[in-house]
Amino acid sequence: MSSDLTARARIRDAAIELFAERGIDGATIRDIAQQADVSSGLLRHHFGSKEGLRDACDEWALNELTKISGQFTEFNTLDGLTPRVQLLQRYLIRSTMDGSPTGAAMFDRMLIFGHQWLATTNLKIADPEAFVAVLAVMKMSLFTMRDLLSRALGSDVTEPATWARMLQATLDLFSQPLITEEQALQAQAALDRLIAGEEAS
Amino acid sequence: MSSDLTARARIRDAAIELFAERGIDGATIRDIAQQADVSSGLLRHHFGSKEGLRDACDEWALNELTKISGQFTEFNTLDGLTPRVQLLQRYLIRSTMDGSPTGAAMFDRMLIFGHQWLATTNLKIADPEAFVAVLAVMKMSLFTMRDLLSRALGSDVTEPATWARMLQATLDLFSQPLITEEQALQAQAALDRLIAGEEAS
DNA sequence: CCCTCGACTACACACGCGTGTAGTAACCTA
DNA sequence: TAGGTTACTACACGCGTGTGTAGTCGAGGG
Repeated sequence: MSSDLTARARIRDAAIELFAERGIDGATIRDIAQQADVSSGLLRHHFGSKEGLRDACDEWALNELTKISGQFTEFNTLDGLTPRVQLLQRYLIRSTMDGSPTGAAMFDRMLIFGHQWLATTNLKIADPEAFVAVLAVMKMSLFTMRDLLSRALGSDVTEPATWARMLQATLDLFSQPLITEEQALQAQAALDRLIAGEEAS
Repeated sequence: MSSDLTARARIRDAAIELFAERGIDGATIRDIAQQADVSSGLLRHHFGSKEGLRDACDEWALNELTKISGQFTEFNTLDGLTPRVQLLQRYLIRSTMDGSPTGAAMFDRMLIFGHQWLATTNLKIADPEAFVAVLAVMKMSLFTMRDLLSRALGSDVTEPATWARMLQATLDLFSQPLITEEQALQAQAALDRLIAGEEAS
């Protein structure tokens, strides 16, 4: 993000930062231009419109991310430790939630990788679609709710050390059952009852 | 949400629906007033400002939710099945992510309940704060990423049947380890290496 | 009957937004 | 050196926003 870059690149970097921070609608053209140290007209000159800028950011972030680590979409990955990679992921997920088609495509890719991963295990899942989707969404939540997590942990999760704490937590979460077998059976029975009641009505 | 309510109540209901749907900034005073079938001035008359309306919605949603089910903040709960409860939860979480203090308080309560739950188990967690925070955030993600989930499942998660599929998935997720012991040890070693490398630098 | 007060509306204001336009400086090519 | 394309800026426009203000309607109490 240093200033010896092209103006176009500076605008792109500033946009990714502010879009990730405040959301697509929350970040204004003028703020982005100011952060990039250019006029707002130049932004328009290079990217045509705010939508054009967002598209360019989507494409660039996705390319950059796959370039850095092809494992981005896999589960239990330990990358994303560097602030830069974290920012790119955070931007892309934010853009996804604000209705970007590129983001939706990324999510679909995460689902595909999820299914591939599931196939390598010998887990018996009755509803793989739901299982993989829930897992993908939960992984994304570590980025979308960054502020809440930072507040709860008392330190910004952008800090590699804090991020490592979260990775440790997810590892704990995925490496052991959280509820006992009896609890699971009990919950399953309750759920079955609910589903049956729903179908009956 | 029928129209035989007080105008004030109709405004509140409309606000919760539109705030949850489009976010706090995304929903305009005029849209809310129109949905409630009143003038935008009446909204101001009753709630003072948009911020006042949001505060009123926060408080009302939290009260209503704790009234309906005191288990709201617990883990692995099977409630939230009715569209009404789901809407209230979705609104509150949305408001939380848009910086509401009431929402932050709710999140803190979720953390407390999380720690209480953790104490009843005999799980050995090195970093309970991080573990509980990650768990809370992941649970919330089922609401924040509703659109993505609906798209992946091919049906709106507000449908009780679809919601039940997600509950089933979370039950599957929490009742068994997702990775083998060897994989866990391997990941742990990699994580330890990363942490050590971080401290060294 | 009148007076008051709360529910409710219509309308105007200031502001910030994305966008459009005109113009300037720099640089490359012939 | 002349001409044209590109990088870049300053500034104005229209629109939607939250907010402010004046006024209407109707019920309740002296």
